[in-house]
Amino acid sequence: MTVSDPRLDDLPGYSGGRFPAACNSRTVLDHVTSKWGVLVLLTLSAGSLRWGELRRTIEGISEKMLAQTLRTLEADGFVLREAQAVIPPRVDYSLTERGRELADRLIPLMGWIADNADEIVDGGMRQRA
Amino acid sequence: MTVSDPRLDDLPGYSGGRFPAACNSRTVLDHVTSKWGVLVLLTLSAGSLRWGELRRTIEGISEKMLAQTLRTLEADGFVLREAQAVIPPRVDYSLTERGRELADRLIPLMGWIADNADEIVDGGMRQRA
DNA sequence: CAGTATCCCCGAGGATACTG
DNA sequence: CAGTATCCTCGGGGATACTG
Repeated sequence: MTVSDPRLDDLPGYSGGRFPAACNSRTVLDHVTSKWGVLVLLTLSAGSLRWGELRRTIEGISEKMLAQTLRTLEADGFVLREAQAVIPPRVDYSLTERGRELADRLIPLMGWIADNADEIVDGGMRQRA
Repeated sequence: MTVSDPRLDDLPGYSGGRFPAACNSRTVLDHVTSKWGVLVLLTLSAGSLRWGELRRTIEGISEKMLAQTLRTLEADGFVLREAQAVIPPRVDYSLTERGRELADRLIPLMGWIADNADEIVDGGMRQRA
């Protein structure tokens, strides 16, 4: 038995009376909201950046996770990787058109979070104290 | 040394030439983009729901993770928990005003993902084949 | 019905070393 | 510079049993 509240039916990703466990929406959502996905996409929304720039800009990310996140986002068609055959190597990362569309939805979200984060976290602190 | 690209300075959450590892924005972002955070918030955006309804609607979530996610979101002030002293117990969960503001940014994101997920995932399949 | 309490595992993710 | 390769840890998260 599933919830039959008609209001739910309007939700994106909602289908067949629930949020299905195995579906493409959930897969993409997991990629985007992976530990570093949002930050990488957000950073690239400012324009093309090199590997080392990304690494330094996103504080705390390891080389392994940067590589892994970039590969996933590239496979999903969000990120474009452009390697130049020079020495020392130079690789530039940027958003594809699809990536930009996604980032357009991420920026308002992150903007709101950045605006409200202090009150949210401090409020929790005050409650616990 | 940090990236000095002036375009980055406009990004929400960006500060002091980077996305700082320890900051309130990152904490809240992690809560929201936790494995089940987005789905719980999205589900509640349709209106007040009971524990069991949430559990059935969000397919695949365990009792432990539902409880944990709800507690975190409640502590952040996104979710309101209303318990009625009846037998059998009845507890309703809904979004606070703050939670609704957040959900307003989540819905366009999830909407875009739901609209494009098939192409994104199938495109990756085709590439790999 | 709405949760807690407990146990346990696996894999996300970090640290380090190495390479073209 | 831009990665890979390898090893290892830790805690996210699931399964199950139990309770007011």
